[in-house]
Amino acid sequence: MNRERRARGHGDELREELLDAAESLLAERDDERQVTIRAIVDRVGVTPPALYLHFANKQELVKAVVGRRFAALGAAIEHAVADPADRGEAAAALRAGCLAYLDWARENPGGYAVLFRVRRDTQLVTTEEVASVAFDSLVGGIRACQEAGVSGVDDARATAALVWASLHGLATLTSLRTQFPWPPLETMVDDLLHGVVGIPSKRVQARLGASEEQA
Amino acid sequence: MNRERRARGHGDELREELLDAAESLLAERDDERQVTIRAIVDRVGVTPPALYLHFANKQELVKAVVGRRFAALGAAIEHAVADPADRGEAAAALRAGCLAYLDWARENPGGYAVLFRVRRDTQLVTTEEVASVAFDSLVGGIRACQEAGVSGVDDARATAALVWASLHGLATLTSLRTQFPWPPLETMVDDLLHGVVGIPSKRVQARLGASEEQA
DNA sequence: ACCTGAACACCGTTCAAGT
DNA sequence: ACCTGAACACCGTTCAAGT
Repeated sequence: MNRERRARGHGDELREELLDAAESLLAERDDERQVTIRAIVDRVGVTPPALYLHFANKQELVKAVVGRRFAALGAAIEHAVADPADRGEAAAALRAGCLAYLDWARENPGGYAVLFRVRRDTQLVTTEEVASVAFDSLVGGIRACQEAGVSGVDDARATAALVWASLHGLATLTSLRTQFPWPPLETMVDDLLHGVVGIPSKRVQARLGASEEQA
Repeated sequence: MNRERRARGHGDELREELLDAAESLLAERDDERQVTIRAIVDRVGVTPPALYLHFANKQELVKAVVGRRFAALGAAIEHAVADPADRGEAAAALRAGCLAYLDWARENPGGYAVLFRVRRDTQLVTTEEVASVAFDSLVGGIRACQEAGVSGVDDARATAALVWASLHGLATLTSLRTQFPWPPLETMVDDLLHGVVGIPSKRVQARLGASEEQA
């Protein structure tokens, strides 16, 4: 079968093209099984064996995509956190970072899922490392709250672990069970950070104010 | 090829045998892709088409297994909750239920993962229903804490949603990233229920006691 | 050096045929 | 009524061969 668009460049830009194709395919049909090697190479206009010149197997290809997405996640968090942190508002920065995490997960359901669907045993140091970037920024956000005196937590890393797990659960469950009557994400993040990290919650303060007025 | 063990009974016990085989295969190799139709029927001693007499396709088979596991999860929670609830200790019952959820997830990593790996669009009412059984018992546990006066939360359902998401995140992340230095599950559940639901935490109380002694 | 054509062993699923 | 044998269209992957 003759391909309409033959491979043009003899550089290793093919590698990037394959990653682009895999990433966009993953975004469209967010089932990992639908993202087949033949679909990827078809989109680029090349035959299956050409892919194996750049990736050892499908898993390596997926891992490269995961690496890209983690980098994008890190950038999104950094961007969201920057402004409030510059103004010295540690709690607002932490909150913004958490919401950025959830927003990003919601906008890339297939991409987010694949980040953690990687098999246990074949998990790579690479993935661990990029994951820890997002985690470290969470630890940093909590430490900043401690230093600003708005968090009464003692172990920032242990608290960050719990917050991360909760965020991860929110990210996966809300995108997976869309029928469920979820409260707004902002509310849940607010309640979580208030309860677990101990930062002041505008929502709780507003409720207390209202009940005092009633009394 | 002659099968060693030919199909014996002409009942629909074959259906149960297939479910058993699929469930045990899922427990051994906890990758859903490894649980192939041919592996399942091989274990039972039957040919692939025989499976389609009892299940429309592989997804229906997986869904039936999911239903079984959810039932087992519900039973585990009920059992863990029963004793403390009988003694009127609402907070202890809630805590026991959450820990039972996490224990069960840890003991059945493949089984737990498959519960939520079901595709968004093909998700069935059945799965939603059995899932809501576990969720309703969480709502009930929180309501009991409200009535016992050990929780200052106003909306039990909204709180339960956040707790459920957090538990789900803990269940998946701790089993997926085993290298990560997780705090003990008991500690995290304690912190979560203390912070989000507002029930008293033995750990926090102990820490406060210790710091008072130091002062 | 980079890519293709053709094949391999697998997969889920179907269908005619056997008892 | 229940199961098998053989085939279908797919999949990931490999290998010899082309330029």
